[in-house]
Amino acid sequence: MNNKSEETYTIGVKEIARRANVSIATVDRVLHKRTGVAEKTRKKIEQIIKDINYQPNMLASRLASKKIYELSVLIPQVSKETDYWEAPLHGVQKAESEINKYGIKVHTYLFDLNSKASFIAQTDKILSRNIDGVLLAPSFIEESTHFALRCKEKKIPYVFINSDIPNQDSLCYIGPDLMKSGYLAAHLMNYGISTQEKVLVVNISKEIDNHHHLLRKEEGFRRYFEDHQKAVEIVKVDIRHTDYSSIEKSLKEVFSQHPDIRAVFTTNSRISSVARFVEQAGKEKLLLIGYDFLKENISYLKKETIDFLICQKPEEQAYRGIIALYQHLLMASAVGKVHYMPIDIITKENYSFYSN
Amino acid sequence: MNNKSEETYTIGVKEIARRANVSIATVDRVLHKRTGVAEKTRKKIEQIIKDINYQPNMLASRLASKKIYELSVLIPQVSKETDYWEAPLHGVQKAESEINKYGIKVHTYLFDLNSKASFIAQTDKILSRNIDGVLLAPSFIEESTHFALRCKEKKIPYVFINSDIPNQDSLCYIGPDLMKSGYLAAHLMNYGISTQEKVLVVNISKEIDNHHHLLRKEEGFRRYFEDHQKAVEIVKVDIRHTDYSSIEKSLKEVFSQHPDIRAVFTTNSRISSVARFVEQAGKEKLLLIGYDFLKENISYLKKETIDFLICQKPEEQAYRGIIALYQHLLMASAVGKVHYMPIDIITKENYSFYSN
DNA sequence: AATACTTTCGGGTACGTACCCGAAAAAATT
DNA sequence: AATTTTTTCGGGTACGTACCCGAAAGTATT
Repeated sequence: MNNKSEETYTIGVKEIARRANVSIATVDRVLHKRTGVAEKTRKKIEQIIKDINYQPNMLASRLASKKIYELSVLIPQVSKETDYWEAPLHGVQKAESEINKYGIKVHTYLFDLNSKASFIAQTDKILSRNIDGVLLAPSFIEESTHFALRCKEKKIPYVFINSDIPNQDSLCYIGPDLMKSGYLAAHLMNYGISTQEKVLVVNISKEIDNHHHLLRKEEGFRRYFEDHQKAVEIVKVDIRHTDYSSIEKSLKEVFSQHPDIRAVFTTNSRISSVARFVEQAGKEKLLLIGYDFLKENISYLKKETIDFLICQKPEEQAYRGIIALYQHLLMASAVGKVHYMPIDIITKENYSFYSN
Repeated sequence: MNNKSEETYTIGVKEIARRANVSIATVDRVLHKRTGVAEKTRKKIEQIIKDINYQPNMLASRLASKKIYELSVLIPQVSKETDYWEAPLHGVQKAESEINKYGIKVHTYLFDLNSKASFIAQTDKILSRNIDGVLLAPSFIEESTHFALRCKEKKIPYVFINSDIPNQDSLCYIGPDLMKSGYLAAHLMNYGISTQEKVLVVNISKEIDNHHHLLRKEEGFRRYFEDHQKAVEIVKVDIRHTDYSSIEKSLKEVFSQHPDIRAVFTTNSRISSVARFVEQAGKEKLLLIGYDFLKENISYLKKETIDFLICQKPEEQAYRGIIALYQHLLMASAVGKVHYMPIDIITKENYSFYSN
């Protein structure tokens, strides 16, 4: 219907070659900083390129090039304790299947959330390969920062998902606003309790560093009550083991000390363990708020043991992370620094409509 | 370095042609539902296409095709009253200059925020052309809904920016969470006032329909105080004229009736008019909160007449809207339904670091 | 059965860039 | 001055798809 040639006269290597009175191949050599061009011609061509502000046609470039961009994904493995990371994995796979035909290849590396060592081992493995981009869940702050630095040195772009480490020159962060989600949790909780009542914050995570992200949620949670001068007593417990019996033990202790706790905020998906405990302990109804759309959590949501789940589209996070890298590498198109995901509130009533 | 052919054997029209024992051209005819193919061969080819789940290579397709995708942008014109829409316009232009070489063309249509008629006239103009996608600021609810319906009929994807009309089957919405931003405004205000004090909400907009979006901010604003059981008295004034003298008149009236107002929340960028009034009236310091990074607003921010501006990256909204359409049309890649922009708080201290 | 017309199809070129291969030119070595 | 070596460069093909043009096959008309 429309004819391109009528409209825009696209200016490409051919035109540059014509103006410089050389062949396309020579222009190409200059563009790719390859050797085999006399200094004089190089200068001349570079000047023309600058003059006309040449922008390569990425479509043609990708089509002709045999180069394959290799992306690495580093996220926690799915464990028996939580299958949260299944969703991001799906997002990665979905993105890959969409773009692999354009010369993108994704390698997935999994680490154990309970082991910094496994994280480090995987980063080493990634860096030993020749990689063009990284998608990363920076669960361990220090190690991730170090990894990011090494990537920066090698000029490898990296994207954070799920939790952010600000000011790390990442290409972007795609995920929740942790503070806000904690704040929201408090807000929800506030509907169910009255002043002077006791609430419990539970952080469950083996590695202390990993804890840091949970703390940001906790911070938001506390901030809410401060902001609203609500005299709520917040009891807090850190549980450093993720197996149920350890959790049970810790919770038993807390509740014996504070039998008047009325609500529990669990800063990650381990809320199901808390729910299990609450059920088994046969306690009166507590208000439970936690994270993530996991089968086990949903089952407790159905039974109304859990009241709210906060969820932030884990699948889409990873999907968009990969796409962002693709965009960046192939289209050289600017990518927004931060992509906060909507903070979704899942209840018994709406869970069946939720899509990750 | 890497060689594609080693790895993935891409399966394309050529392979289909080989299997069907026809030429590439015939396969192409089937793919594009063109005429000139015997029913029998068509069936056969369609079967093969389905069997191998053929996915066309968009890069090659776009490169070879002469088709130009025409996008229309419909946003308010920059008026003497507010230059807010300059930023989105820049975003559009930036996006266009990035992707025009891939066969995307953008036509910008501007309407008068004070005239529904102008909006309708422009939508008609847009629909009379053969358009492949629309970026739209749905300032007038009813008219926009109607326009969206007509686009849907024609299977033209459309993206909302700046304000959303949910459940309208838009490709996506990119912009602020209006309610939350009002909520935030209340939150900020809450720091500066004590209980029992009076605050003023000002909606300034000629067209009542346009008002609707302002109301969502107001709703968020009120919600905050409800949520926190703050006994704040909220006075409200709707101003249906955007010239300063009308605003002045209305405000004078309000303040004479309520001389004890301590803070003002203006639900859009017209906050500068309020600031001007406050200065001229020589009132004691009021807490002023409004919207948008405009020159005039900033000047009042510097003088501390305005305390906070809430801003949501108007340029990036439009930029990302265009890119989303491009993605959708060319890459057939899924686009997230909602892209909420960060809610940025601009103060005297940080405004110089802000980027739209 | 010859002609005209319609339908069906394939060859081939183009899109803009990447990159191979070999030729020409320049420089270095005899 | 003849040669080898090195540097510089251009022709040409490929990427996967779109689409033009003309040929072959089929159908209708005399």
